[in-house]
Amino acid sequence: MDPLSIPLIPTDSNKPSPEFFQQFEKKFKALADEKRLEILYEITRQGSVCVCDLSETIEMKQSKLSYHLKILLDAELITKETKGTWNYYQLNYTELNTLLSEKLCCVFRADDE
Amino acid sequence: MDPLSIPLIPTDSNKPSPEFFQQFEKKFKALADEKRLEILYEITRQGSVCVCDLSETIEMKQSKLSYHLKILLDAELITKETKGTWNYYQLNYTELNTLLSEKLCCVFRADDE
DNA sequence: TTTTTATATCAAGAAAAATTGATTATAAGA
DNA sequence: TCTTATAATCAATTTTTCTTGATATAAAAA
Repeated sequence: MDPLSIPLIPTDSNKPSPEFFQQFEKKFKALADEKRLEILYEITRQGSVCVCDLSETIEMKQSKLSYHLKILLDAELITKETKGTWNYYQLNYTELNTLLSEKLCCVFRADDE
Repeated sequence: MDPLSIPLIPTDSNKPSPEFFQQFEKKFKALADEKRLEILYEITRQGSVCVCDLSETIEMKQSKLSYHLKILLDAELITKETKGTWNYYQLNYTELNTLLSEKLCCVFRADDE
């Protein structure tokens, strides 16, 4: 869901609605953590990773990793795919590319394939 | 200062240094607040504003406004110019455009003039 | 079917960030 | 000089977020 597709409800002097700002707040909050940026970096690099892969690259215990992945997932910056016992995470290209500059390409975002 | 100019210190397997991620954490944290996004939106719209202007557009008491402006300033997303008793704030175009997508133009970022 | 592996979730405590009202500093005006 | 206006900062409190270890769930393997 494209965050910019949220209608700019004309309240006072055409200012966007509180919901408009809240949507972005949620997404930037998800990005606003060193550890989550590192996770995003790894997903950008590796393409599709499971929690077990990540816990090898990133020094972090499993429950913590799951906690941070959930925040990225809830902000719709990444997506999840379950295969048996494994959960694979990948970038949500559309969302990240709507949000982030092309200059951040290949660090925290990538072009869709 | 361009955040991407921070050297990607090759630690383990060329992964960027903790400092690299921390810089972005700080900038995204500054963006990760509904009220600060509203402030940024107003500065984007109005170009250069003083605290007194903002407290008319945004319902927020003066000390709170100063607090949030300082966070945006410390993250180098905006700049400050003092003229007499007034402090005028404006966008740091370079920084915002390095960080944010062109799709966010005219909401939270703008092209330099 | 029992065990192991992968991962999510929960509850409690710790840490960080936000809010508030008061105070301070400084410049401009009377 | 005395007063007013602009805006930063401080200390105390509240709120939010993060971390941790334990537990739950569900699939795969033995």
